[in-house]
Amino acid sequence: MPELAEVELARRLWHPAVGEIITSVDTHPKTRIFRDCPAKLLQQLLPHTTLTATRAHGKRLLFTFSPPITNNKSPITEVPLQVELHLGMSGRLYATSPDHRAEKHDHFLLRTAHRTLAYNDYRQFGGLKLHRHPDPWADLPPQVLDRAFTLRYLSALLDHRPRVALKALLLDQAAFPGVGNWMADEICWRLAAHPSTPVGKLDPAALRNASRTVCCGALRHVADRNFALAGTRTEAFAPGSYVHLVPPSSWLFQHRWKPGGACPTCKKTLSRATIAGRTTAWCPACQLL
DNA sequence: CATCATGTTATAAT
DNA sequence: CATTATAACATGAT
Repeated sequence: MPELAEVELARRLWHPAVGEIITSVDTHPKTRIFRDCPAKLLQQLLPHTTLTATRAHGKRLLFTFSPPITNNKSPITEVPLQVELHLGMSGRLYATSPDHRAEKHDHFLLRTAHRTLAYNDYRQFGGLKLHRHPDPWADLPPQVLDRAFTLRYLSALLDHRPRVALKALLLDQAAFPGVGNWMADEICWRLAAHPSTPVGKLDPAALRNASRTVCCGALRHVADRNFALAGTRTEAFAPGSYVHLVPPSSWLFQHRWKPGGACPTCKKTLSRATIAGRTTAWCPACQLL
């Protein structure tokens, strides 16, 4: 599931609970998602806190829970609790009714008076982390759509490791946070560059344009449209009835996994191979080395 | 039964 | 040191 647009969608699905008090927490403690953050600890710390903020950065999610106001003395002592979430390969968040019963692979449920926030992940590659530091994300690199992702910044990245394959750099979360396997292929295709191209041979401006176009488009086609859908049909995101809008057929996305899939522009059959450790699809005619 | 999957990480090999 | 390859993780789809 989760590349930047799916992650942003997940954030938006939980975000309406901002301002609400957590009344109870359900966990399935044996699952792997609690490997870095014991379920017991969450059970102990989260009830009676208020969800006060939601953030997304690349494939990471951060939810802030503020302790109850203790009207009297001890003014500042209590630090907000920050729970970082990573959806791994198959994780997803959704929101349902307050009395929601855990479905298969629902591992973590947060209940408020108005809704249940659910974390579902059948492969359990995702996970949670607890932060106590006030700004645990202070050192994260700029995201592709941030102002700080300047041409100068990207050029420096390319100059720093000129022999790295384009696909490998795109998958590097320290360079292109939130870009995953399909977005990386999409960016290579839009750039008309073979995924194995050493990045030193690329035009930084063209790479910046292609990656920004794909990130923007992914947010529009996946996050915006699905969120609009969720506004009218919350249940569309429950495990049993998952509706999921994806990029249009003018994108490589729609063709890359189909056997005999063709390049949307030139109609040549796509090539496939493992590059930088992941199955990669590209057009042998449009994307030359 | 075998293979593959929108991800990360530890370890080994180059 | 930097980069790449491989396996592992747990489950489902084909």
